[in-house]
Amino acid sequence: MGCKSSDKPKPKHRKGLWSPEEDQRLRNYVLKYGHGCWSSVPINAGLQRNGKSCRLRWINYLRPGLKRGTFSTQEEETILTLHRLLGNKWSQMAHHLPGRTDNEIKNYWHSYLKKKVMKAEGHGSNSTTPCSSSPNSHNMQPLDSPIKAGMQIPCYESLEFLEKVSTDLDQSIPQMFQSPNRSSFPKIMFAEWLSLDSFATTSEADACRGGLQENPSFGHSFVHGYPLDEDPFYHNSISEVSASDVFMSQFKLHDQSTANEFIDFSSGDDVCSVFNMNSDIIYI
DNA sequence: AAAAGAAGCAACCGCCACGTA
DNA sequence: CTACGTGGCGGTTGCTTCTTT
Repeated sequence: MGCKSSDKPKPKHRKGLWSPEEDQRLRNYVLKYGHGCWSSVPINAGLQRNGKSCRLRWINYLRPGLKRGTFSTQEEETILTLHRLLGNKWSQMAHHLPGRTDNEIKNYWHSYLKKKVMKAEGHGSNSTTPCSSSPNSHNMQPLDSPIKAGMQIPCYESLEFLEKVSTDLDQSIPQMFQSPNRSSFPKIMFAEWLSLDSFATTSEADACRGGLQENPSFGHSFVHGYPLDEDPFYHNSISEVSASDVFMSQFKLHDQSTANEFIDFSSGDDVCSVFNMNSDIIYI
């Protein structure tokens, strides 16, 4: 791309975990101006990171519409099936799991699903397998496979399935916030200070402990990884809109593969104007 | 209560594809 | 055509947290 970031000399880039301040800077910047050329984002946002790091942080953590927490059984089955069809194409899988990132899916696979599959394989069966091919990622994509050749999955059964799971998941997204099951809540990790801060100072902490059914705003803020109170984005306009509307619209917008199906901006044109960003954030 | 091991997760690294000069 | 910059992706690492002993 003809994107001249900056002239040399190259600055020393920070590494490691992102601080709350860095997150804030990146989030504010991208929400305001969009990312455009990632290599220029850290410069303009006043971050000592490289563009790649910013991009990754945004995509995996700060991007609106992210759905964090335990994978549902439906999502799990989707991943298993997609893995059978696609192999280790995590980003493609992520397109069919709204609110999930490729990194998240990949981690989930390596830490849990892979073992589960291997165990099932060891017993010589896998009841959830619609196709009978091996789940082994290394041998499931022969050189002459359609995927390698840059084609869409030709199997109609597969396509139907993908459409189905995509639709199903889209409908099921808010369910994680309705589940009384504690295990379905996102686990608070060391890096989730933003949300924690907000819980600690508001009644939302109670919602966290007791369930989210009666506190949609909490679910909303949690999904975004930051509290409503702190974010100018919400102060400016989203707070004017029904939380659930925005919640839904963001998930609808998130999935590139199904973006065409969701042109209904029920939450109003605010969403377009407020989200002054491009490519993978808003698909219009 | 403390230590060791396992699991979960965020982020880095290296490679590749693509666009531009 | 070549070199370079950038975005994107998958593999891997290493830190943090949880669980077990």
